[in-house]
Amino acid sequence: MAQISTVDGLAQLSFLIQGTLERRAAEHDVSLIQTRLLGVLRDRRPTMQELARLLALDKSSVTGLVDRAERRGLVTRVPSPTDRRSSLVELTDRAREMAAQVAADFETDVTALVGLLPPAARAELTALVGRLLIAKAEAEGVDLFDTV
Amino acid sequence: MAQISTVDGLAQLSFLIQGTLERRAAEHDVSLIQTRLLGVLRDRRPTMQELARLLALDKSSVTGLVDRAERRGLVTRVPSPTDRRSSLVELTDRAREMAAQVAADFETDVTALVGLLPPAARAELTALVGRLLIAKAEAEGVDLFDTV
DNA sequence: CGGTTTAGTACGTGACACAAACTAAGATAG
DNA sequence: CTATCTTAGTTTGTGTCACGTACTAAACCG
Repeated sequence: MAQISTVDGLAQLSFLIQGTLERRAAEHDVSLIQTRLLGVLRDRRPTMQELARLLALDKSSVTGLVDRAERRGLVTRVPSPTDRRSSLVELTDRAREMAAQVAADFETDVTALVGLLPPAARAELTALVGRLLIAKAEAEGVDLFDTV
Repeated sequence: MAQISTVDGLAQLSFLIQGTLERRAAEHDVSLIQTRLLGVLRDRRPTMQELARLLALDKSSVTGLVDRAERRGLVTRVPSPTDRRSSLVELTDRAREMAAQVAADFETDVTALVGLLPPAARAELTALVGRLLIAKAEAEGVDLFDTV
């Protein structure tokens, strides 16, 4: 079999991982972006605009995203105590449970995937991916945050 | 800084890679899925249903996807010589050039990303990702294919 | 105050994905 | 050879998602 290039390999791996997450999310009737929203909200209670930055979306997109999530009882808008124009978005208990379940299911899949490698290689991969992400975050001066 | 788990690391990395590809594709006014379509067609001339399998989409979704791509002059439907119900989808020359350009741009970004690691670590990462994908393909009896 | 910026929403448009119903053509059984 | 079944693909209708533009209301600033 031909050698897989770095670029093709990472591209294929990313499609694989995303597909896995998407399938697991779909089992709970949520989309990838809704899952990302829940993931971001697990340890935050941001304003709409902070959410837009975190998800790299236009603020008008976030309005719709949060509307749909709120309609499904996944998030609530809480008026900001300091700025009457602003609302804080927070998870409902139900969504918190669901996010945890999706994350656990996803973890099962990823664990199985990397379990195809022998333990030493697996540990090496984890370490390298971690190093790469840290290097990237430092290069950009950007915080890492949970995505799932 | 806290250690990044395998699952979180791979999830974050996949979002990073996908975001990179999406931005590069957007520079050429194509979406991620359109780019994937072009990538799949680079070395294939599949039927609609084969395309549905390759992209893991419903056949009715593929109709729309190919419709939009055809309207933009990116692909053409060629009648199958052996089955009058069926058409083969193929890239136009223009789309082939564009796909190559997007792939090249994407490669620049990914190369820069992994360039944050020292050469030995970079080579190790590439090798591990390759091993993982091959192991996955073998475990599923599925062909690897170009995604970009 | 008046003018400007900021937070968020409303509206219109287009891409995308699916399911269900449909048409046409190929395959198969009798 | 027809009657039936299956397969390939499209059509139609619904919902999600993302964006840009225009708008309202509140905050800020001089």
